[in-house]
Amino acid sequence: MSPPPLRADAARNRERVLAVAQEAIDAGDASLALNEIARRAGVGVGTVYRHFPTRQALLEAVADEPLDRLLEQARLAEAQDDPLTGLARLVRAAVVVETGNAGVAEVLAAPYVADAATEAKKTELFAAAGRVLERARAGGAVRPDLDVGDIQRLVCGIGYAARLGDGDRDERADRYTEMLIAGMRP
Amino acid sequence: MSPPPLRADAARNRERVLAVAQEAIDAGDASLALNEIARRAGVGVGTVYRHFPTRQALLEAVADEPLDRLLEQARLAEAQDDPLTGLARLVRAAVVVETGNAGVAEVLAAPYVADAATEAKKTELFAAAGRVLERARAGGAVRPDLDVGDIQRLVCGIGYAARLGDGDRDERADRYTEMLIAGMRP
Amino acid sequence: MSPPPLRADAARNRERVLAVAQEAIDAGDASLALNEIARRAGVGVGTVYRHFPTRQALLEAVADEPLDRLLEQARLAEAQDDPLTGLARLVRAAVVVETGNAGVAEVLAAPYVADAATEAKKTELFAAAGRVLERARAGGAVRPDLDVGDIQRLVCGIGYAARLGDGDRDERADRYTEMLIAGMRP
Amino acid sequence: MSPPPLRADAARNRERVLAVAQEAIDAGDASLALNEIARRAGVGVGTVYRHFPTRQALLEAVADEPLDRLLEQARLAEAQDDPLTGLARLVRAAVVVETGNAGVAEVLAAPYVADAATEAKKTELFAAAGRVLERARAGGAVRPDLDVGDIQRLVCGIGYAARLGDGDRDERADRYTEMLIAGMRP
DNA sequence: CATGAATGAGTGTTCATTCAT
DNA sequence: CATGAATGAACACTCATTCAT
Repeated sequence: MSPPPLRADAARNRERVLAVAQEAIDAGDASLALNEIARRAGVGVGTVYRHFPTRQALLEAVADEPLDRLLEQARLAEAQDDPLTGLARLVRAAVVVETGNAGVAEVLAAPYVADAATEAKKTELFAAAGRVLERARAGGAVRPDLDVGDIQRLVCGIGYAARLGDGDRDERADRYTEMLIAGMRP
Repeated sequence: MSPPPLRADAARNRERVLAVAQEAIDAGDASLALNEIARRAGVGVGTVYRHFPTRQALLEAVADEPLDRLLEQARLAEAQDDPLTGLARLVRAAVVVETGNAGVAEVLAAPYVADAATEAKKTELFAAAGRVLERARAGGAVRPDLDVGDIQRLVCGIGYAARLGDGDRDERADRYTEMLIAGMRP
Repeated sequence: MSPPPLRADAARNRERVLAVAQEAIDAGDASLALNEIARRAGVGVGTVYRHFPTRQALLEAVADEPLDRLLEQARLAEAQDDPLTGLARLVRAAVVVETGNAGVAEVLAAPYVADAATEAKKTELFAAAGRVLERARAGGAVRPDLDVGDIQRLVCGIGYAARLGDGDRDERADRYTEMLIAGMRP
Repeated sequence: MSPPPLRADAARNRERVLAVAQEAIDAGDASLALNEIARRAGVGVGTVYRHFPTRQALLEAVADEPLDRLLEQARLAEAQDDPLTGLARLVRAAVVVETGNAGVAEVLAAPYVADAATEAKKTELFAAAGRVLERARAGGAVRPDLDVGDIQRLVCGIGYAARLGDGDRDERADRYTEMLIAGMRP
């Protein structure tokens, strides 16, 4: 089910490339030119292509670990007694992740994604979010016209908003999330 | 103060290019390849460059008329008796404009723009928004920690959210705006 | 019907590129790497692409003028009283052209060709060859099992044979053609 | 004088690679991308390189067995009473082999080959062909201006002709060979 | 010996921008 | 002013070959 473990040197190269890609994304360069990534990582282009055949694959690999963290939060959100608290927790976690990582933001905003494992994670995340939302809606804690697609879009939108401009993005992420949650009330 | 009026044929070319660029933006192609714009407009590339020296200039020219409409709305918002109603009106107008036009969205989200006239309009718009916001804040109608930069970012974020995915964007723009206004309450 | 005449400089560039391509082909390098052609011709890559979007287009352009000469020979062959003499004339002309120009050889050997004008010339050439062959066959001057496809293949094969190795290719082309014509007798 | 026998697994790998290469050549893919060959043969690229250091070496190895068959035919041709019949037999055998195997065709058309054993076989083949040709020429059965290089070139040319296009290549090989033999008469 | 990851030169192709006509 | 040919940097992608494991 899982791929064979990488050779030590291959794993090291893979990590280097991922790190450089993460840096590039953090620096706001979403173009991810594979030549440039290779140069900065100190590996040949071919090596980048071997590990990540497309820009999309690289992007999704960068998003993989944050997605896992987000899934963990989704599980905690589901375990929460109060549905609105759970929803708030999930939304906050998603916005925080997106604010700190434009790569995840792109993956979460995309309608579909190339890598099957990533797609599965997205599906699972949305499913969990759907369940949390449904509980909140059933208890009358949020507007009845909200669906899970709205949550996805609003989270992406708030993350986008928090990333705009200089200043303290995390502080903004918190405030905007608070406002979003408040705005969801019926 | 204003540039000399264009020759008739020059003006016609300018309009053609603008129309084609607007179409391209509406179609979601924000790349604005100037060669392609020129081809579709039936003019030479050089002509496009003469009128719009940079991609930014073209983008801002396309945003010019929607910006004017938005400024008009800002004036109406200022004239409103109830400050929160005024703010809501302005936010709604901005989100609607952005939702229908990714070009304006980019111009509004940018920290600064190339064209002086466009910059002036943005400044005026933000000033008006600032006044409306200040009135609302003074009356305790909105959270005291909101500043005009937050409004700018949130409007852009909500517009971004409404544009994500298929379906009825305008309907989403309305609902999301409603939620945003509600979330602004203290 | 004909394309607009090229600007003087454009025509000069086109000719340079063609000349360099012809040289490369003559030197036995059929790869026609467009970057390399551009470098040798002293023009930008983009210029080569503008004139010849594909390697195939360049190849066919190089073959254009020899094809015209061949068509002229085909007309003379048709005008010949004796059908076998006509056929011999045509075959000889084709082999000579192919021997001196591997580009034409490739175009003539290909099942179909990208450029419509080139395709038309090939079609016309084969039609003329077909008529000459038919007359010869009807007169019992050649084997009845020969069709125009055989002529095409054999001419290409003999051209290929004459180009193999060093030495006097034209001398070989003549002798081999003579043998081919002799071998066609019933 | 001969290399040490291969280990059983090495021999098996060698055969697999050869088989795959033969398939690729038969399928008309003369590019012989060694990575691809390795993948199809289920071995690592390194293994292919160990056995066949260059593309040429692989090609010649593939040609080895057909060359042996051809040599056998050359011996039979020399044993033939009638020199022209012998020559015809040899030519026919060579064309048949070439028509069915573009790899041998390339080896036979090349001015020299990398592997010493292959070179020796080619030399022996040409020597035998030379003796057969000489007898025929001495008897006045063929044109006096034919030398063994011509035979090599013409055989390759006829093989090339027979391979051009779809249809029954073997049938064409027969007819073209017949014509070639006829054309060789003084 | 076998493996396959790594390399990087080479090639194809696009496109923003300039400038001769 | 308008045109569009020319430019060349930038990027995508491939593949023959080497070498650490």
